[in-house]
Amino acid sequence: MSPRRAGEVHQGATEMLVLGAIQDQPLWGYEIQKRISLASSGLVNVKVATLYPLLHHLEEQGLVSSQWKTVDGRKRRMYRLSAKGKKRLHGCVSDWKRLTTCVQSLLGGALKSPSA
Amino acid sequence: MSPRRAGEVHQGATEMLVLGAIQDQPLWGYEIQKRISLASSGLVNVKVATLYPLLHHLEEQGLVSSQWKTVDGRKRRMYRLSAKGKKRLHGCVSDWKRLTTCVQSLLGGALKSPSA
DNA sequence: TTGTATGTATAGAAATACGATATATCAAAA
DNA sequence: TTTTGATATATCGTATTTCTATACATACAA
Repeated sequence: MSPRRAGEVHQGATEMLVLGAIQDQPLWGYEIQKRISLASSGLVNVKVATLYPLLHHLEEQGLVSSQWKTVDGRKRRMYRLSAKGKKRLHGCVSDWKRLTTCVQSLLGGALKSPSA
Repeated sequence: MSPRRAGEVHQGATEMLVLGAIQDQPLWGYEIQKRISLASSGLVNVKVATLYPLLHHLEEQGLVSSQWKTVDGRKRRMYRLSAKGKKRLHGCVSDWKRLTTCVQSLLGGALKSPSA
């Protein structure tokens, strides 16, 4: 029943990015995908076969809620972050920070450009 | 034959941490585990069932080389980072940076303490 | 009408990580 | 001396995460 496993290292970065993308406003899958891609200059690309099942799973857990809407002549399934989802996002961010700390501590040197 | 998949998001953080741990000197599994734990104040714990198969896999790929040694009355399998491994580490760090950029761009607000 | 972008979806497979368990050695305590 | 705890490596079976490939439908522009 625990949210995620205890010692996991990869920290569900995708989940965090998806939850983060809708923290300020509801969005639909395709737009979430594009925003993540844009935010990383096209270098982080969440695949649809990752994204849609993940959104369904997040909804099952009550972290997001969805609603079909037609906007600009387009049918879209809009996802909104729930209160529970906000808590989860904060948890993800907390995990992310500790992982970042660990990476910086272990890779201090390698974190600079590998030009030398 | 490509090193890792193209758009992956979780970025093999464990692999990066393990390679990073031996970038300055050869180490053995148990010590690598402890250093990662220490570097994260005990919050990131790579399990042995993750670590040893990963080390074997890294060696199969030629990213590390190993050698049994007896030090301080202890038999240890020492792992050393190869030239190929150094390149891979730089690649991991590069991926990590782009993920960090993406996270900061998408989660700017949420990255501050969730006190409010 | 034909292609391109938008939009959601899943089957099957690969990669990643873990819980539990096993084995063995060394040092110190009981 | 036996037993306990830390050190040290290993793997089976499983759960989770993510991907490739494919599918289908709509809107718009060439």
